[in-house]
Amino acid sequence: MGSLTIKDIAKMAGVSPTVVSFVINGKKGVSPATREKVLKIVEQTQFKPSISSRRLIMKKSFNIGIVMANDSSPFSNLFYFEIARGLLERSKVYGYNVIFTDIRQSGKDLQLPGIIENQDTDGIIFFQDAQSSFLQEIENRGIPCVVIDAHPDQEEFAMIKVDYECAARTATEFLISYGHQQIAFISSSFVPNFYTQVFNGYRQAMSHHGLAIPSGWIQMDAVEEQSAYACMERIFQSGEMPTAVFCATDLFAISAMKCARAHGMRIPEDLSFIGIDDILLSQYIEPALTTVRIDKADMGGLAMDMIIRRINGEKPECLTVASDHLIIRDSVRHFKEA
Amino acid sequence: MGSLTIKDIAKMAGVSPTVVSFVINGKKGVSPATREKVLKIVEQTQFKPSISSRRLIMKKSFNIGIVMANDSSPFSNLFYFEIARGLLERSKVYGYNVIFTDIRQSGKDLQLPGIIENQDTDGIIFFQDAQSSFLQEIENRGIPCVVIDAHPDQEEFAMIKVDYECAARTATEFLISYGHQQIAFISSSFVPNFYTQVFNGYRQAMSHHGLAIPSGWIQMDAVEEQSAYACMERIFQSGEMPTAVFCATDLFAISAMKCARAHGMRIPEDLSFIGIDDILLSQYIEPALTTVRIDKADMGGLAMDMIIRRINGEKPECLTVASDHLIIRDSVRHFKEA
DNA sequence: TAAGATATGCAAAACGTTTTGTATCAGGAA
DNA sequence: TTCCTGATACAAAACGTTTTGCATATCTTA
Repeated sequence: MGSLTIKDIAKMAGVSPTVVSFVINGKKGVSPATREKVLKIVEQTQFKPSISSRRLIMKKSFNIGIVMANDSSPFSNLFYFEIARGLLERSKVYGYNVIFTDIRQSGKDLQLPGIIENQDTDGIIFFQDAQSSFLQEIENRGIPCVVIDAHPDQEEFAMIKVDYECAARTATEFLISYGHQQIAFISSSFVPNFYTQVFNGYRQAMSHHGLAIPSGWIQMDAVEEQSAYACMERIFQSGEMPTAVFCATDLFAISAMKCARAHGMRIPEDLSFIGIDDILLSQYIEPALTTVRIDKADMGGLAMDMIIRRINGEKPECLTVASDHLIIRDSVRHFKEA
Repeated sequence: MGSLTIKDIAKMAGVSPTVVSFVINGKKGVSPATREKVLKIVEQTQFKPSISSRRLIMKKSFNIGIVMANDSSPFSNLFYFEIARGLLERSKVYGYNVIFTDIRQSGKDLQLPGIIENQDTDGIIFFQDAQSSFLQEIENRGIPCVVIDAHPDQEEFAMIKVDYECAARTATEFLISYGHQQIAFISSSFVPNFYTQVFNGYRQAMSHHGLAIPSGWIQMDAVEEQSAYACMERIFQSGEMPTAVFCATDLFAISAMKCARAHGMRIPEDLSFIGIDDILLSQYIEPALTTVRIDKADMGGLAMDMIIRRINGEKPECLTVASDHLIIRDSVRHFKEA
């Protein structure tokens, strides 16, 4: 209640508030003797300057806002919350608070989150693609943005990207290295650049090894789990059976596996599966899913670093994280061994 | 940048800042005519009062801190993740920010989170048990606390509790109703009150139906997944095989199922499993897990309501959420049917 | 009409910092 | 000495609200 103020400390130390402020913030212009004296009293009293006052006078909130779409499925959120963990960890280094919020769709256009309208954030990290106009509006207010896991239709903004083409190539190459030649493909075409990248990676690996892809094996209209199930169904109906299925996300793979099992297939003996992401879930299912890991916690830390740089006035930059880290579990049969 | 202030609005409306403040905050003492006039200008200019100023003058942060042990972060633990969602949702109603932080163990004693030392939070919600002395220290600073999913060794504080005894009874009764008589038990004894409750519920149901429990079927040293696996292993070695296993958490159940499968058991044909929690994962595994649902999002909302009440000066209260909601999936065999 | 009550409005203080501008003093160069 | 420079310290302004205390105008009641 009767909390100490900088004036109290000043009085105790027999100096002015200015000096105390300087000492606390490590600025120069105060003699070693007084510095020592003040420091001792600060130590004794456990004094911490009021952050509210600092916010007001410095016109900074010391908050970073995280905005995410509120319509995404629980598991895509889970993907993002792994990013959040890395982000939170790193935020402590900078002494910033992290505030989660989401975009509310009001009528036809988007509503700015409260923390932006209240000027309660120094920067925004987006967990998803955001409309360029929306980003621009926030940037126009002087609040820098960083977009995480974005797809490059908005080059002018600061972004943390994943090289999904590389991830897809890695996954496909792995299947081939295990002796697979008939490899089907399940993806979403919902996010244009994502699907282009993934498909390119897959196609490159296949053609590099001279492997054919019957058209029935290319299933691109998975949006959520149910549709990935349906994609797998269509592969069964295509007449030709693959020995492996490459799925653009782990969640797609998990659904497709369910379908395969419903058809009496054993995994991986009869049919192999590989995904991308390495979500928490993937190690728990049976068989545990082989996948290409996206280091989400790392992405979070990187995003934090980047938003701080932008707050400090640096230009937007674009970063791509590596995505070639195979996590080999039990869902892919090895033809060349045993 | 050159953001509008309440003085600007006052000037435009031809009134004093006081009036504008009154209008914005819906206080009485201003005539309908002026109110209308001011409101119009606020509307036109999209004016939002600076939250930093309000924080300073009102001595409130409009933040709620969430502290978790750093091993129970919602981002690593699915259970807490779901609570966090409910909490976030509800926080918007009250216009509070939610700030996640954790306890750092520095040396032998605990370090207060930064938001507390900086006086940057109006209340704290604890995920998981906290040391009473620690809670008391925070309360002493005038910051109210609410503990979520706590176990009643700290009755004097505000808490949201789960009736695990009821949940355990519900689960066990369900197994019995499906014709099971040999029911083993896997739990943790790590959190004393949790395990007491769960075990009591189990034992009550068993003895109520006159069912015996061989001592080899009571496995209480699961702490994490691996040890739940080991618990199951020990049940196999006990000589007598149960027809069903009741696990104190879904995660234990999932690990135990893995072990059972490694022993060539089919689930649920050869051995049935039931858990408590209904974490997201449980519906995705094969077979989908039958469990007793704890409504975690609801608990989050309740905790938010409670901390707001406490901030408004109300006395600590203790709330127990219902825990008898069976989610029947595919992991329990029905002996009495077909 | 007088006198009190009520409604409406404003000026100024307050919140606890950081920053700006100025004053004082010591030391060095001329 | 005198002048300049650099170091040290302080008083006061500033940040943008809410709150307090007071003034004026209007309404009621007798």
